[in-house]
Amino acid sequence: MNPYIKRIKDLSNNLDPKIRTEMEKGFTDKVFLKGSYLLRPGQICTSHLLIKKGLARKFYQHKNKEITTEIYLPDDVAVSLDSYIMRKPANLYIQALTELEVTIIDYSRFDKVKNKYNDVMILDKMFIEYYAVWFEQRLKEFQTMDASQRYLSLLEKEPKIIQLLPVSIIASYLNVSLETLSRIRSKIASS
Amino acid sequence: MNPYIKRIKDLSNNLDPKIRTEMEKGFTDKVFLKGSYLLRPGQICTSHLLIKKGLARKFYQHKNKEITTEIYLPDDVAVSLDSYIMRKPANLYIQALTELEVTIIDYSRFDKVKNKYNDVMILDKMFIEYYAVWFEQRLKEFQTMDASQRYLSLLEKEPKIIQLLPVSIIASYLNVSLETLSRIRSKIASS
DNA sequence: CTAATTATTTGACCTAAGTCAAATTTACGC
DNA sequence: GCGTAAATTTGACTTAGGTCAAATAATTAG
Repeated sequence: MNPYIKRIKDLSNNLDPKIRTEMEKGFTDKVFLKGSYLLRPGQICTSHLLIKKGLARKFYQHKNKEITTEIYLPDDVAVSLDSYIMRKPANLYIQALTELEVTIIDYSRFDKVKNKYNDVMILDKMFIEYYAVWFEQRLKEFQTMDASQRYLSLLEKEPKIIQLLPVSIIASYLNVSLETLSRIRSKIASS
Repeated sequence: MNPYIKRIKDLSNNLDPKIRTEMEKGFTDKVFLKGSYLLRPGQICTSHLLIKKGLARKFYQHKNKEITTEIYLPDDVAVSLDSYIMRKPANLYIQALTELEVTIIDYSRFDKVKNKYNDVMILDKMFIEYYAVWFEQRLKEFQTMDASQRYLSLLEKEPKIIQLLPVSIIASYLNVSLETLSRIRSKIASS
C-alpha cells in the first residue's frame, strides 16, 4: 500500500473512538450486482464509496469509446471528485465489475463531523492531497511513457489489475486500443 | 477566473481581519531575476509561491527534453504539490520566465495558522481540491484530444499563455514537438 | 456436449506526430 | 544599421499506434 495512504489509514484507526463512532453513523453498507452503476452521468456524487469486496471502475464515454480512469480494488475509495467537490452533475460512470460490497460515506453527514473535529478534517484533506498527487503521477506517465512502458508500469505497480480484468478494460485504462495491448502482451511474452 | 478559485479568493478576503493579519505574518515578498529558479530538483518545497508580477513555469527534464507542467500568471500559486505534501525532494524546476515578484507563504507558519483556525484549513483544502480537479481535466485533455485540439483549447482557455510565451515552452506544455506546434499554427492561420 | 456468443489475437493498411536537417525570420549586442 | 545568435518555419522521412477485417480461442446457455 502507498505509504501516504497507510498513514491516512493509521490515523483513521487511531481516532478517538467517540469520533469514530460518530463518523460511522454516517456509513451505510450496500451491495451492487455485477454490471450495475453506482453513479451515472447527470447524477451528483454525494458520497464516497469505500470498496469492501469486489471490483469496480470509473469510466467516461468519448466518441463511442469508453475511457477507464480508475480501477477500484477492496479498500479503495470511489468518488467522482469533480462532481463531489463542485456539487455538479457527474459526467462519468462508476460501475461494479463483479458483485460488489461497499460502504457509503454520505457527504453531508461526513461534512458535519469534519467541521466538528479537526482531526477528521485533516484526514479528509490528506485523502485529497493523495488524490492530487496520484493524478499528477498518472499524467506524467502519459507524457513520458509509450504504450508498452505504461503497460509494464501497471504490471509492476498493480499486478492485480492485470490479473483480474479483461483486456478491453485494461486497454481503455492505459488509453490504447485493445489490439495494441494484445500485441504488446504477445511481444513481451515472446521475449 | 475559475469560479471555484474565485470562491476561494472571496472567502480568503472575508476572513476575520485578525486571522488574516496572523496569516500574513508568515508571508515574505521576494523578487527573482528572469531565468532564475525558485525551486530545483533535490530541494524540498517548503512554501507556496503566490505570483504577484511576471511569469513563471514548472517543468521537469525527461530524456534531455523539458516538459512544462504548469505556467503561472499573476495571482497563480506555484508549488510542487508532491514535494510539499510528501515532504520529499522535488524532481522538478520552478523557474522565473520574466523578472518576477512573489509572495512566499511558508509551510510551517501557515500550518500553525491552519490548525488554529478551521476557516484557514478549509481554504487550504479547497485549494488542493481545485488542484486535483485541474489535474483530472488536464489528464482528460491528453486522453481525448489530439495536438491541434489541445492547442485550440489552450488558446480559448488561456489566451495569455499563447500570447506571452515562446513556441518552445507552449509546445512543451502541450507535450508536442515545437515543429508540430509550428505546423499547427500555420495551418490554423491559413484556414 | 454443442452451438452461439463474446473475447482475444493476428494481419494489412493508414495517419498523427516525431526526428533530423536546412532555410528563414526575429531579436539583440555593439 | 550590421552581424550574430536564437527562434521559428518548412521539408523529407520514419514510426508508434490507430482502424478495419478476419481468424482463433474462450465462455456461456441450453
